Amino acid sequence: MREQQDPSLRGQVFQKIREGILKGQYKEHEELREAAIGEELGVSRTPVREALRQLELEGLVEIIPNKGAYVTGISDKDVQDIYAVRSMLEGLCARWATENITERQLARLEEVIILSEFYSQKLGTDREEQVVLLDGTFHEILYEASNSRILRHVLSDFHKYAQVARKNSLHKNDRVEKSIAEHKAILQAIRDHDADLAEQLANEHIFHAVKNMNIDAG
Amino acid sequence: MREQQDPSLRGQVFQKIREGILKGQYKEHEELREAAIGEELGVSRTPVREALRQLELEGLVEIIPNKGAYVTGISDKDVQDIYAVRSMLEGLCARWATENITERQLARLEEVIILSEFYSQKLGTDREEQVVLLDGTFHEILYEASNSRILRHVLSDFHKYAQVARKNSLHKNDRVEKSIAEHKAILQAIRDHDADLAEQLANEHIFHAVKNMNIDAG
DNA sequence: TTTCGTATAATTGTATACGATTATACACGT
DNA sequence: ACGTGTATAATCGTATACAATTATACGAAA
Repeated sequence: MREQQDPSLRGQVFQKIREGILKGQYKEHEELREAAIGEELGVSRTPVREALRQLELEGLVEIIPNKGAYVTGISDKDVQDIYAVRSMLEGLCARWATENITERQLARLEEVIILSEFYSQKLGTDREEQVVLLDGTFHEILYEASNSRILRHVLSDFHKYAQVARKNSLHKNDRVEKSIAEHKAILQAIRDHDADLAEQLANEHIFHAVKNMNIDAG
Repeated sequence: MREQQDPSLRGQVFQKIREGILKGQYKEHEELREAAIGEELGVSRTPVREALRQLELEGLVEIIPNKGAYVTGISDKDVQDIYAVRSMLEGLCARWATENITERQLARLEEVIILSEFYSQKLGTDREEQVVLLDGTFHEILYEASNSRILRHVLSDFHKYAQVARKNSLHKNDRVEKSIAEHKAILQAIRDHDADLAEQLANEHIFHAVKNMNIDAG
């Protein structure tokens, strides 16, 4: 999340390698040599090392001491698991958000929904990209509203993981419209201070997302 | 988890700083200067830098680019939140473990329980330490048995966090005995292939732990 | 006195150099 | 031919050197 705007070389290298893994450029079990990557990106080994170690903590890379760094790869089962866990946590997040959300955050959520509807009706190449971005924003606001540093931390982590899955099976059919409708329902439940409903809806929201993926995959 | 046996300087420094934060040696918002720490531990800045960046990913340190590394600290609310999230995930873990556990893992769980009972009846300074260690082992086996790399990853992360809380309010009253009894109940539910019950028990197990903490704190 | 700007110092970011560890190749003996 | 041991090369781990950035001190002007 923060790395997006990290101007340091380490941050840039981190992004590059990450992208490379997610896009399949670096394949599973492939060895990532510090010197080679550094040379390719025109930087020294130092920022590469630091980037690799951060990627390890994110689970995208496995580092064997004194041996090397290897691409971990994410299986279909991993993706399923990610969504199962996220489903629970997003539910909990919605519950806490219901109890702690501010007027300002409510307004921002509404804004995001309105913008989502606008972009979803537009055509063009940036349509999907915009909607995905707004989807991310919607959830980020909820994370913030939960008022829990911890929950926000772990959900942001998963959000990163989830990007992998998104790249693959993204917004087919009328999933976009349905997703927005679900966002609206969640927002309404939060407005009504109905924590139970908000939790359930957020739960199902993620569940539907993964279900949609299954259809694509199968 | 792995860092425990990482013989590299980076791993050692990581441990040292981590311990320093958890024990309150480094206080909240305190600046962690690379050179100072390196000098204190008799190493250069390089491993210190890498350790600090790993600690950032764990949430114990905040790094502001070109400024410095600062101790994040964990509030009482954070601890509460950690246990709330862990409670859910341990429940999910127990459910999946019920579906995937092997005979070997079942046997190991039983071993751990027997050993726990043995040490809990002993007196001495290492009593608590041993029991805590075995508690960790019990849960680690469950994480493994869940057969989910993802769940294991996130739960291990939280386990690290949870250590903070343990240092403070640990095993008062008869919590040790009750905890072991709960472990036994979870194991039995898994043996019976009763995923619902296993999930519920694991859930409550964490809930009881945090409840016990509250009593201590209040 | 306050405020601003500049010079200086301190600290982080990156590059490079060197030592330690591991992988590879090849010769040797069986 | 096969396995083993040693020498060589490749790679990682750490230390050090230098550049970039940020903090601090101090003085001049309002």
